[in-house]
Amino acid sequence: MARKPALHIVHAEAANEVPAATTRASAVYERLRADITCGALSPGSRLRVEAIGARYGVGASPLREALNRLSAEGLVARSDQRGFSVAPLDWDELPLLTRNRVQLESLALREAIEHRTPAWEDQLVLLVHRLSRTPRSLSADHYEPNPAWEATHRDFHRTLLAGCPSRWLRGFCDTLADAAYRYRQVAAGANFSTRNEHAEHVALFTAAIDGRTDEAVRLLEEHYQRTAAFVAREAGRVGQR
Amino acid sequence: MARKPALHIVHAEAANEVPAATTRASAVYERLRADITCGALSPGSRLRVEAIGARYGVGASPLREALNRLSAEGLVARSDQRGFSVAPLDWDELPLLTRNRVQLESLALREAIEHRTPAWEDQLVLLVHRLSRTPRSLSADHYEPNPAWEATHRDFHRTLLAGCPSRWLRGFCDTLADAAYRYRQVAAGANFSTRNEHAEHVALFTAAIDGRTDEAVRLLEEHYQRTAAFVAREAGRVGQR
DNA sequence: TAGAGTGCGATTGTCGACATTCTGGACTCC
DNA sequence: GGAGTCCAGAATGTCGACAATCGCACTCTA
Repeated sequence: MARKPALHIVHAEAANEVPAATTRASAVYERLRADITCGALSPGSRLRVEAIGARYGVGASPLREALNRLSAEGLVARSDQRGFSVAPLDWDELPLLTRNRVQLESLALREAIEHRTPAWEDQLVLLVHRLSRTPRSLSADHYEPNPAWEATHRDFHRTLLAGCPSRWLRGFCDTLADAAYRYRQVAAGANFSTRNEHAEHVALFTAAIDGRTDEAVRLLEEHYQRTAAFVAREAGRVGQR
Repeated sequence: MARKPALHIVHAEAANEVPAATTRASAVYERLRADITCGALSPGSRLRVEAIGARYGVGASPLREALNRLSAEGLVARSDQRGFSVAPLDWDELPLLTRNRVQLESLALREAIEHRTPAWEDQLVLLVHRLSRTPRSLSADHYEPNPAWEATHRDFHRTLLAGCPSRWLRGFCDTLADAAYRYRQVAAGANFSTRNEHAEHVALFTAAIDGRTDEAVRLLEEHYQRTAAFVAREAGRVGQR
């Protein structure tokens, strides 16, 4: 649950500093998590310990630990005596997921705005700036995900909620964000989003640091609903993969 | 996260049928979870794999798997290279926890009531009946937790939310319920609660199956706030342990 | 030909041993 | 006297091998 503890960690990640996992289990946990969320490991595919262990160059014990942690997080499915597999994506669940995300992040955002501090505003300013300077796609012709943008984008949304005093709520929002991100990654790739995402981020950011709580919550909801609609449309186009 | 999948599982647990873990890791996971939530393992105490392994009669590997799952759930704290320990209880967090519980369970309860079915009502009728027939304490003189009552009570609250279509929300509510339960267990034991808990349960149950959503949510909030107040008072009395 | 029973191969789950890392205490130095 | 350093003991993390279990294909029977 409470995966990443505090605010300075977010900052460290924003600077693309690898968490430097001290143990192999943690290292392979990070890599597996990344590969699952970014879609490199397709949903539903089985995770045979031997094969995956060879792929990442670790033994069975650390790999098993990582898989167990991920299974408790909901990113991998575990079945006693039947091993692990990447948690499947159920496209019928996307509207519900979006709805839950809006509900929980609204709660968190309200509290974050209520507890806002200058340091928090500074962080957001920084991230919005970076977001404006980082290209959405690595290629100009077709859409090719830019890891730097993805990381900054994630940091932006997490930092928005960082002021929420409840570590539970923050953790739940993280979990939902990871789940939603997987849908987005699978659905993306077909073509660019035509809407102006950055404008939405700026508007949300401005409302948040100005303390216009209700407006910020409304913008957050619209932001997520638009993304969900786009993802659902793309998913339908490619046959729900 | 989504720990227990579906409704019939709840029923199975209600009948006190042990989940019959097929693997040692799962078995020790269940036992550890029970011992942590009921307070047999005191918060903050270290969990040395060797000692705990000897206590439960399992090797290091299954135990480590169980500990990893529990750490992802927040019941166990894990520190790379420094082992595991029972997640500590921070009494300052209790009000926040209660608040989050009310917030999330209100969302879930609204949806559960909206999607109510005859089968759901039957389940609740059954559980309320059982709750009325099961003594709160095993002893009449002093308070001695009755495992049967605890299990039924838990089932009652879980079943209340079982109709909520979001497995995420249900999972989050479970997590918070486990966390709250730990506070309750540590604080209890001093003396009986003087309030009429069963009346609260009946009122909540009645409002729920009658579809009086707002009233049910209000009763749920009062129920939790009263419990939290009682627990906090008891905790203060015993010096915050 | 459909269905149930059976055996083999593959995979998971578990154990014991070893390398690595941390903790606590005594020691030394300023 | 206090702070920093180092060392021994203990605990953790990892590896390789073994046993238990499952899925699948094959066979046999009605």
